[in-house]
Amino acid sequence: MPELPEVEVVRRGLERLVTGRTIAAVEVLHPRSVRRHVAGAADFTGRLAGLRFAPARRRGKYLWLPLEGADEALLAHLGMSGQFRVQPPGAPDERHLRVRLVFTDPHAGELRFVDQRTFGGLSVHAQTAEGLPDAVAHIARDPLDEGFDEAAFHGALRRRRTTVKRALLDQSLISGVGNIYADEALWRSRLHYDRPTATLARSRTIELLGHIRDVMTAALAAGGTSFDSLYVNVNGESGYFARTLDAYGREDEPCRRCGTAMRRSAWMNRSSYYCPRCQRRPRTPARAPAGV
DNA sequence: AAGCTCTCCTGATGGC
DNA sequence: TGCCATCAGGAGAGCT
Repeated sequence: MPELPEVEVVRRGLERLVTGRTIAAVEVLHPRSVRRHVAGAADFTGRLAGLRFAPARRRGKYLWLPLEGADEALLAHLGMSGQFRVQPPGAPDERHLRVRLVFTDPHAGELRFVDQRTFGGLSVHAQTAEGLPDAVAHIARDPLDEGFDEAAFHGALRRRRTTVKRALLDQSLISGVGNIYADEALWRSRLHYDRPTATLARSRTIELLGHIRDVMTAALAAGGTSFDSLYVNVNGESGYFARTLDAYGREDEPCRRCGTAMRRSAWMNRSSYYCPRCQRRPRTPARAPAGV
């Protein structure tokens, strides 16, 4: 379940291990992993061969490796279970190995994309004038990006007719937040997930953003977080969660603030964890009589 | 036309 | 023991 901090850990690993490496050959072992490359697997491998990686970049949960001299980039999304591994040539294939990139330097090893559930994937895209792969143009800046515009974000929340957790997961409004850190930040902010965004005072939005940044920064400091063996950082080490969660996964356990049993609600085909006392469900305003 | 629901996928887990 | 249902969830297609 990689969110911004986990993806950033992977980005740093890629930056360290594959920057300046030249791609000799690419092997696609599962077509679904390159489905976002609409021209197909053969075009994907052909575009990469012979090119050199510039330092990895990231926006939200997307990361990419610009290709030197090509105005294109190798874009990656880890989805639910995607991993990058740098392995020595000849290391046994992982069970869920999907794409292999072999470098010209035999000492550089291979870059492998491993992904059990195949929600993630790789693709090659032209870079826009802003230096983003075109497929990422609709993704908002993330809250750790110094160009993130708090006033614009608050304005968007006020205009939207939606609820706060939906907005946090909408990558076109704010990127990098997933289900886990959304629940954590909402708990810290004492906000119920169904709170209409149009009712948020500016100070509440600013406070919420502060908690999002705190949660993400702490996770990043812990080296990325994970709950199961699916997430492994670029070296193949398990990025196990080093700090405790306050909300996510704590159904029936006492709220760390008030002791009330935490609850889990089915929400958007997933779960929301919250404290029913600290995070009161907003009153649903009576609808105006119809037909007036 | 913005907002919401559905669907993709695999492995672990639990109930009967 | 074996079989089936359920759950995990990012993101985009598609519907209203």
